[in-house]
Order: sequence, then C-alpha cells, then structure tokens
Amino acid sequence: MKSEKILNISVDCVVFGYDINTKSLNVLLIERYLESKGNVIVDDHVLTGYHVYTHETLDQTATRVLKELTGLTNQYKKQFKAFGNPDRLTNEKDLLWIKNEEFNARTITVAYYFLLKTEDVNLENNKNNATWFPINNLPNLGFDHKKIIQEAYEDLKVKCLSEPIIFKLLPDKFTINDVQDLYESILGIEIDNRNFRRKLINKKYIIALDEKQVGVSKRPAQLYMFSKDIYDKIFQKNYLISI
Amino acid sequence: MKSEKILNISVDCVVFGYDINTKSLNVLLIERYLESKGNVIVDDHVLTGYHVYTHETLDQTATRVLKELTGLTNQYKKQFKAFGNPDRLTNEKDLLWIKNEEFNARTITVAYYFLLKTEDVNLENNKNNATWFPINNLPNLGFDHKKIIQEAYEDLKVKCLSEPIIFKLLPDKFTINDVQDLYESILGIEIDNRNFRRKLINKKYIIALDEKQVGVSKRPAQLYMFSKDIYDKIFQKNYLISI
DNA sequence: TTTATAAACGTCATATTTACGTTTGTTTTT
DNA sequence: AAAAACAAACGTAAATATGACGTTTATAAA
Repeated sequence: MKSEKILNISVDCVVFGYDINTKSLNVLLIERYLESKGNVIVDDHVLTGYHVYTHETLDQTATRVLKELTGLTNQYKKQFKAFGNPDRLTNEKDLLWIKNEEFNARTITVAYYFLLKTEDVNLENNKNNATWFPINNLPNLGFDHKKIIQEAYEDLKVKCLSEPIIFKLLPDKFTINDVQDLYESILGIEIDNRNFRRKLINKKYIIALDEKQVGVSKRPAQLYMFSKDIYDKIFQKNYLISI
Repeated sequence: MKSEKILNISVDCVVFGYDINTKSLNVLLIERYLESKGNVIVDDHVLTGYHVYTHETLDQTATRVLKELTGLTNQYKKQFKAFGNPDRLTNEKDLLWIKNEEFNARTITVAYYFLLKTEDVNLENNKNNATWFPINNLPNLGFDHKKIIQEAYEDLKVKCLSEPIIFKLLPDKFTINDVQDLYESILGIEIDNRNFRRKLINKKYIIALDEKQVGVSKRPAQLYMFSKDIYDKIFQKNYLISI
C-alpha cells in the first residue's frame, strides 16, 4: 500500500452479484469483528469501503476498493448517493469500532454499486471473510450500511427497467429465461414467460447465437447475447413520457 | 450566521426555475468577481453552494444554501451526484479565487438540484447578484460548474420522463399546454399537442378544476391540478420493462 | 357581427400489451 | 425403441396505447 494522505471522505461499495445457478441476487459483505479482554464487542457485517486518497478521483477509489476485495477490474460501476448525516455512525458498536480503528466519526461516504457475476469472484483466502448474502436475507449490518444497500437496491430496481444494465449481471451468453429469472429476482415479481420472451426476442440488440445450452437435463435452450453497439444506435433518444 | 466548524466538503445547488411566461427553463447563478490592483482577475458566474457544517446533514446544507439565496424553503430537492476529482478546481482563475477565499482546492462537493418557479424568487437586493440564465444560454462558469449543471440537466431530463417532477416547476393550477411547453423546453423536442393532450387528460391524477385562465387575449384554457395522492395510489409500482 | 386564433375534440391505422392456449424438441425413463 | 416428462418455444385474439393527422369550438378583439 502506498503511503498517502487520506481525506475525511470515504467510498463505500455495494457489490451486487447474480448467481445464475441459484437465481439469487447477492451482496458481497465483509466481516467486522472486534473483541476486548476476551469479550466479543462487535461482530457483524459491513460494506467494503475506504478513504479517498488526496490524489484520487472518487471513481478511482471505488475501482481500487473493488479490486482489493475481488481482484476484478472493469466491472459496471455507478455512483448513486452520498451519505453524510452527522449521526450516521453514532451507535454504540460503531463508536467502539471507530475508536479502535482511529478514524473520524463524521465521515461522509460516497456510495457506489457494482454489478457483476458471483462466479467471477474467487472468495478463497480473502482476508476480510467476504461472503455473498442474498439481498432478501442480509445479516446484521454495521454503520448505516443497511440503508445504503437499500438505496442502492432501489436505484437498481428503477434503472433496470429503463437501461440494459441487467446484462451486466449475466454471462455473455444467456437464455431468455435467464433474463426473466433475473428480472424476477431483482423486482420480486412474476412475469409471463410468453410475453416476456416475445418482447425480448423482438429487440434488435438481443442476438440469437448458433449455440444452445449444454449439460442440461431438459431441452437445451437457445443462447443469446446483448449487443451494446446496436442498442446504442437504436436508443439515441427515446422520449416516451410515461408518468 | 452561527460560528460553526466546517468540513472540507461542500454542497452546490443547481437551482432550476421555470418561467411560465417566457417558457424558459432557467438556472440561478451568482456572480464571482475579484480584482487586484485595479485589474479584474475573475469575473464569471458560479452555482451557489457552501461548506457543510459539522452538525448538518447534507440535505440541511442544501436547504440552507437555497434559503440564503432565495428565501425559499420546502422546494423540491434532489441530491444527484458527488464531484470530487482532484483536478476539479485547478484552473488559473479558480486557484486565484481559492487563495483569496482561503479554502482548500481539494473540496468534494455534493451536488443538488432544486425545481421551483422563477416567479417565486425575489431577486431584488440580493447580495450576490444572483441572476437567472436560460439553460441553453449559460454565461462563463467558474470551477467545474458547467459540468455540474450539465449533469443535473441530464438527470432532470431522464427523471421527468418517468416521475411527475415536472409539476414542481409549474404553478399549482396549470393548463395542458403549460405542461407541454415545459416538456418541450426541458427535452428540446416538439410534441404533438393533440396526442399529448389526450394522454395527459386521461391520467386520473390530472384533475380538471372549475376554473379557466383569466386575462388572456384568446380563448382561456381549462385549468388543471396534479394530485400527488392519486398518483401515489396508482403507481405503487409500474413494472414496465422498457429497455 | 365578424374575424382571428388558441383551445379542444375526433378518427383511423398501427404498435404494444395482456392473458391465455398449444406445439416442439430434448433428455430421461420404461 | 418407444413412451413419458417437461421446459423451451410458438401462436392468437382482445384490449390498450401510440402516432399522425383533420376538424370544431369558444373566446377576445376588431
């Protein structure tokens, strides 16, 4: 680690990963553990984050934090909100933790979320006991990180309806049902398969490959890919007012 | 002004105001002026903003900044992005200004935008020479405020298509054509009046009043209002996937 | 009373959505 | 080799929404 001045500002990262096998939208959390004189004082989970170095952009901090946690670079990243209430880190456990780690309780954090595939992350021998948790079954969370995750999730829900970010959570080659399963996971709704299928297949930027699933125990499904190039050409501007 | 510690974090506010008479979407800017030994060194415009006090939430800072500028409270406010690149305030003029005002060049700013009506703001005897500028005809801007305004505007463009925030820019009682004019101003497009009219009138939350325009030199138009209550009931969730 | 003009209404073709039923192609079982 | 199981894939008809226009109407001003 370079020795570098830090600002009283941090970046926290909500790492969303989709597990295509279990059809589960997960969040990557690290363990926060502190004991004193044999007593466990803090034992919960938090988002991964770090202070912003003086020479860094906020985006660079986020990228660095993700890389240190997962080894991954070039993943979809979105800055979605800054959190800076004076009372955001003032519960008892957090204050003990802050004292131990020697940072300032009034830290403003700029929160990002990442979208990636759980299968791309190797969690073996990671130092922070990083673990995936289903978005609907989160553990006890420290600081105000429950709120941060919730707001990230809300942003994701809204955004996936109007932008093709869903494909960031899927492998390059996917089936129509994969996409439907993912929408259902994120939104918590059921979608009619026949209508969804037709809608998606009719998109110019959803491209059928000369490939099918392999190793499945039922009729193997057609594989598709998403073409960002075609998408960008079509959607210069779609001014549909749908209030 | 209370004497209060400040953090190395500021809030900048993009104040959007719609002038229903000139049909112009405007941004409220203040003058930045500095001379030294008779020479004008800095003379341009900037957003209004201020450092975050240690006791304040970011939202409170934004509210305070708007109040000091316009006297208004309870206006629509949205935190849309944090800007914190190390080089964001490093051009020559900005450095001179920063030196003069004695603040730190590495200031991270959390940017908000407000939506209100120009007519609600009284600009007489305001200290900062605050002036409205049409969004499409902005003056020279200091710091990275041009970029901040552009990003606010992009966010507004996207958001006004899917959320009824447009009514925050209009008086409580408006005509259908007022709404169309505003959409056209914001989006820079032309909309078919007959189709727009039908679409809007069919919304349950657009309520015809027992009132018409007064003092117009043509057939006076029917006045409508927007009902947030009805809107919220209808749009618990509208899961239309429109990627 | 007429005229000018913006407000307001109407129509039709096409596209999209919703709500279902049916067929097909694999793998697995018999 | 045939049958069964089942998800993948296709189909259809009604309802709703959209896009592109033409027409009528109410009011103020002439």
